[in-house]
Order: sequence, then structure tokens, then C-alpha cells
Amino acid sequence: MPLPSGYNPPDMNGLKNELNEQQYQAVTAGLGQTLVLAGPGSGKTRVLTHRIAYLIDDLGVRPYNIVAVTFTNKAAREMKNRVEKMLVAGQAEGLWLGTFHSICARILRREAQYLPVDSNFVIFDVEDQVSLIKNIIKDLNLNDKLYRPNQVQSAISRAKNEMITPKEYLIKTSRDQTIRDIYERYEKGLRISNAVDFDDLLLLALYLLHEVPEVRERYARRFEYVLVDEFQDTNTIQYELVKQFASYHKNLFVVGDEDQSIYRWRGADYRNVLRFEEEYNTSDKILLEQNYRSTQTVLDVARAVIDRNMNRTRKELFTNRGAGDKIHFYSGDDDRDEADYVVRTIQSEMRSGAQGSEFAIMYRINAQSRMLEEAFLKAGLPYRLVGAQRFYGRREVKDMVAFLRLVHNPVDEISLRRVINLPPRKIGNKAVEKLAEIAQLADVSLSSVLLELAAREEESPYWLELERSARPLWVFGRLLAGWIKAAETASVPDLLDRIIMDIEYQEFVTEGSQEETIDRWGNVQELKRMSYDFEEQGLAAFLENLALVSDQDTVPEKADAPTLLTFHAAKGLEFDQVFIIGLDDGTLPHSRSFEEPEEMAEERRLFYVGITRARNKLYLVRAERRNMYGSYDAQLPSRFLKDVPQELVEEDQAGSNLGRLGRRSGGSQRRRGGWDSNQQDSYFDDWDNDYDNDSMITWESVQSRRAERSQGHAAILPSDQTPSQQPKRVKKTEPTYRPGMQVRHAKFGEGVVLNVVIEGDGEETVEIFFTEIKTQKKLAASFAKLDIIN
DNA sequence: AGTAGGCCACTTTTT
DNA sequence: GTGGCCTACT
Repeated sequence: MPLPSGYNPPDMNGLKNELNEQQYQAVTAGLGQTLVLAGPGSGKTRVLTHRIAYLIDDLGVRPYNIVAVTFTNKAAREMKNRVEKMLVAGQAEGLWLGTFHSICARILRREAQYLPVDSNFVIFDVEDQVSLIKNIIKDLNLNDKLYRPNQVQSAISRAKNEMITPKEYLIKTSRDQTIRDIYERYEKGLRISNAVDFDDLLLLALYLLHEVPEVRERYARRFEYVLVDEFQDTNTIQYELVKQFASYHKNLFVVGDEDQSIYRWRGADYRNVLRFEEEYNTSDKILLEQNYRSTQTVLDVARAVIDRNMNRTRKELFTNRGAGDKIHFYSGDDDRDEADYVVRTIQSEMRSGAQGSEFAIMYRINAQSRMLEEAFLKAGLPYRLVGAQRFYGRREVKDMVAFLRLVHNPVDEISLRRVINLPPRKIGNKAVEKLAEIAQLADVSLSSVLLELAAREEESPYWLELERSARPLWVFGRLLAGWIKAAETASVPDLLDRIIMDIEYQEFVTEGSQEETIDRWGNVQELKRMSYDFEEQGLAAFLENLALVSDQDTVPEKADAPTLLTFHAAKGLEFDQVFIIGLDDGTLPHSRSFEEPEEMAEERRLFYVGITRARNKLYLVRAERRNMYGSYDAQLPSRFLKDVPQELVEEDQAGSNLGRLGRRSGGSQRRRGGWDSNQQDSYFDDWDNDYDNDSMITWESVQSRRAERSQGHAAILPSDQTPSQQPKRVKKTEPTYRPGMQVRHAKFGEGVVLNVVIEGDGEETVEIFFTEIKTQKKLAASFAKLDIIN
């Protein structure tokens, strides 16, 4: 495909020196559609940033005519920095580079005249959405046990992601009918509050591009070059958006990797990569297979794991970094032991000169960070935690943001309801309902009633109607009016200060004077500090930033400490040494994925993403028992483990590294999920059989087992497993223990065996009276850590 | 109107 | 184990 002529000659030599052959091809690809399939660590960001710089610097494209889309703010920020470094200062001015959501928000603000909201619209997050839905459920007199606000929210969000309007909502049951009704009211509620939700950002932008010819013209003509990162994570709407962006010039450059698609639950479909190829008859498809990050061993493990997935372009990742160390494997007694292993291994590595920041610990769900945090705290080792609701989700932060949002957009009913009685100012439910009623009758917003009240006090027609509530509402109305006035001239931090003073928020937040209150006030201060960055840009920009920037983006940049994060949060990052914990069936893969093969495939990709974050050392860790919701569950090793080539693995034994915490009870010959055992009954033989029999622990069985257990069984007893779930290794007919035997248990101490029963499924159950704690317990012999004393 | 105590859902993953 | 929410009491 010929390149446009008449520009400066491309800087061939510079680029050729910096890029490998495939990267160079990608960066300098001609007009039309280019698909780059980039394996992990293959320099994907490098290609994208060089491509942008190449377009601007070598081809003379105006930055104004380029749009580049990413999925996270972090990725956008990093790309922007790198592009700017490659160019002369100011040379990238006008370039649109951001997430789908922020780019769409920008379009929406500019084109608000065509929308059902005005350009001051606020962006509702999930919490706001749920509040709105709750109000609707209450209005409709529905049982909120039957219609869980959270569930309704996700049903609505799913519908919106599939571009289904309330009218089109498919109704199969009366429940669907009700959800449809809620959905309809929900949409109205958003408009009343001059709000859009996350899904609307994309949906409304697509609507504009599709249905409003002027808008389509404006952007499609403008966007001469469209670049998309992480294309495998696009959902239907995003795919369509990209198509619209590029509908005029059709210069589309997309980069992705099917194997790293991990957002299916959000509607992402990696098959969009295939669709792209088919739809555009892609002129250029480039594979980046050289990996600059990991050792060959890490890559081999990754490949062994991912090659079991279907519907993908196989990639042959290679590196010239050499084989490197073997993978480590450790199977802990329980999740505490798992965490201890991680911490003591890190300590030992640090004694050998490793830096704290070289390490990452990755897990499936945020809740798993807890045990790790405890272990780090106990060891006095600093760590940094990514995500997991650190700042923005905090109550006091959300409260203050709600005040700001209300001032900026007074019709925002959700924010108003949130703050109207905060701190308590004698406005209870009754008063709010009365206010809502009056507002509805007058067909105005709640705020306008308040403001009217504030302006005319007792002369207002509302005064009498509101009866005893009038005065407290008047007080709040005056406050609000004052802030709205102040916002016209005051900077964001000044406005924030004024609000904090007016409502005496510090006093409210710090009363009680516990440790926690210092944190809470600190968070408010932090919010204020952040607002200084928006002194110039103003309140609107600040609020938009707050809505679209998440905790994931605010990782403390350089702390020399190990990083704790989920696989999702780890995508795009790399670390010298990576621990993947929770390699148990039900955790990774998560039990919710068991029924649906596509979901299972995604769990595998998560594992793959985790593995490929490692530069040099990789540790795979699991626990035989895991604490969930406060009670213990026996765990089976992750089914993915059996795909890891045995010869690349070295198993760490308990206490094999220095600095161990010495907590293992001696002499127990428990079977462990190891690589080393040739014994007939090793886990490895078992899982193969077990899983090939397609016996599965489903979410339901996990739930029901938990329910039974919480009704008072001994916590660690898996004796209620059905036969098909029962690992073969515990099948036996001869009891190991006999009544009268003296035994010792790791936790309960010494005891005497009272009774032994072999269940139908071969499980041996032992009744023991523990003398030290004077308690009788039933334990499963195969799981309880029992030593026979005599 | 405000608060204390009990109940129960929560745990995938995030823009 | 915990936090949010409902209920019943002050």
C-alpha cells in the first residue's frame, strides 16, 4: 500500500536501529487496516508509541488528526509520556489519546446539544447506579430481597452493553418484566439527575456517531488515523465505536493478543480480533513473537498453559535471554502458610540483594490480599497494594465528592440524597420523602425546591407544606445556595474548604478520636490536595477526573516494596520475581467459571497473564486449606497446574528457605500436592482421574457445603463431599485409627480416639476427645493433621 | 430523629 | 470475619 507522498522522508535508520523486523513493519505500516498480534513482552507499547511518533514526525500527520484508544488511564498516561519524549515539546499537541470512556465523555460534552443531558452532566459510578435503583425499587414497592439492587444493576448494564433499550428488553418471565420497568425508570432517573452512567458514555457516543450526521462527519473526517490498544478487550459497542471513528479514512491500526483477553465479564469478546480480520480483509497482519521480558523457562510454562485454549492464533514466543531459573512451586498447609512462604521467600531473596520493588504477588480476587497484608505486617516488611478500594471508594471521599457534584449539577438527586443530612441536620427520611413529593408535584428538581425555600424562606409556598421539616431543609437550602454562588468564582480547593467549614466536617469525621478517624480526615485532606491540580481547569474537569480515574491508576509510583495486585491489575506490567498464589480449583480457576467453557478459557488466560509478567523468577503457590467467609475449606490443586511441565519445576518444601517461621508441626506425613511424589496416591495421579471424570466442584456445591458446615460441623471437615468429588486417595476400607489410640492434632493438641467410622465413600471419620481443650470433635482422618502417639 | 443490635450477603475480575 | 442495612427502641 503506498504511503502518502510529499512529506519528509521517514527516519529509516533511527527506527530500524530501535526496532526488530516485525516491530518496524508494524510501526511503518501503510494506509488501511493493520492488525498487530503482540505476545506478552513483545514491545507492544513500543510499537504503538513509535507508530504515533512516526505518523507525526516522519509522515507529517497533524496530531489533531490522530486518535489513540486504550483501556486504562494508566496505559494512556504512559503512552502519552513516551510519545512526548520521542517528539519535540508541544509537537503532540492536539493528539487525542485516552481511554474509550474518557474520549467518549469528551465527545459527549462537546455534542451535548444532541443529547438528553446538558454538558454539565455527571457520571454515575456503580454505587450511584445502585442507589438510584434502590430508590426505584422502593418507589415501586418491590421486595428488595427478590430484586437485589446489585443484580438489577448488572442486568441493566448487561443490556446496555448489548445495546438493548428498555423497550427491546427481552421478557421471558415476570421478573424480566419488572426489571424492564426498573430499567425504564432508571433511564428516566439518570436524565432527571442530568447524569449518565459508565455504559452511557459509550452508548451515547455511538448514538451520536450513528444517528447524527453532523457529528459523524466531524469526527470521522477528523480522525485520519485511529489506533487501538488491547483490541482483544473490546466489546460490541467499542468495536462499533472504532468502526465509526475510522469510517471515513479507514486507517485503523489495532494491537492485541487473544491470549490476554480477560474482560469477558464486561462484554469484551476476543473474537473481535477475528471479526476485524474478516470485516476489513486486513491487508496487514503482523505477529510480534520476540519476547524481551522473560526467561525461556517462563515462556515455556506460559505456552504450555495457553496452548490448551482454542480459537486463537498460535504464537511461538521466543527470547534470547536464555533458560533462566526453574519455576518454584510451594503447597502450603493453609492460606496463612501460603502467605508466610511468600514473605519469607522475599525476605530471603532480599538478603541476597534483591530490591523490594522487584517482587509482585498476584491473585485472583482482591480478598486474597488480606492474608498477605497480615503476613507482611507481621514481618515488618512494607508492601504496596494496588486497587482494592483504597481511596476513591472511601466513604468520606465519596461524601465530599457528592457535595461537589451537587454544587456543579444541582439536579443530581442521588448526590443530594446522599449529603442532605450529612452530618445529621435533622433531615430524616420523612423530610426527604416530603420534599421529593413536593418536587414531583411541581415538576421541578429537589434542589430547586430547596433553593426556592432558601430564597424566600417563610414566604415560599413550600414552607407550610413542609411543616416541621421546613426549617432544617431551609438551612440546607441556604448552604447549597451559598456554595453554588461560591463556585462561580472560587477555585476547587477553596470551594472544598468552604464546604468543609460550613458543615463542620472535620469535627464530624474525627469525633470518636480513634486511629481510624485520623485516616478518614487524612483522606479528605488528600482529596483537597488533589483538587489543587484542578485550580485552573475547574470543577467540571475535577469531577470528570474523579469519575474516570480509579484506584488502579493511583499506584504509588516508586516505593521500594513488593506489589500486591490482581491478575487484572497486573496486565501490562512486569516484575523481576512473580508469585502467583491461590492455585487451587475454585480460586484459580474461580468456581464461577466451572460451568462455562469460555469462562474457563478466560481463567486460563488470567493465569497466562500472571505467568508472563515475570522477568526472571516465577513462584506458583497454593494452599491445602483456605479461609473463606471465616470458615476453612479444603482445596484441590488448580487444574492448570497439571499443564505446567514437570521438568521446569522445582518444589519448595516447607522451611526449605532461610528465615522460616518454624510453625510446622513435626512428623506429619501428609500428602501434599507436589511434583516429587511417585507414590500411587499423589495428588497428580488423582487430579487427572478426578477431573477427567468431569467431576466438578461447582459454585453451588461449594455454597451448600459451606452452608452445612456453618451449621456447626467441625470447620475443616469435607466429609459431606459427594462420592464423585471425593479424591480417590482417601478411599479405603481399613481404618488407620482405632478407638483408644492417643493422637496429637496440630491445633487441638493431644486427644484420645473414641470412635472410627468409614463412610460409604471411603472417608474415614474419627471421633476424638481432646484432653487439653476438653472438647470432643469429629474429624476427617485424611485431612486432619493427626500424629499417632501410641 | 437518632442509635444500637441483630441479620445476612459478600468475594470474581474494572472503565 | 466484616460491613451494610433493617428493625426496634430511646
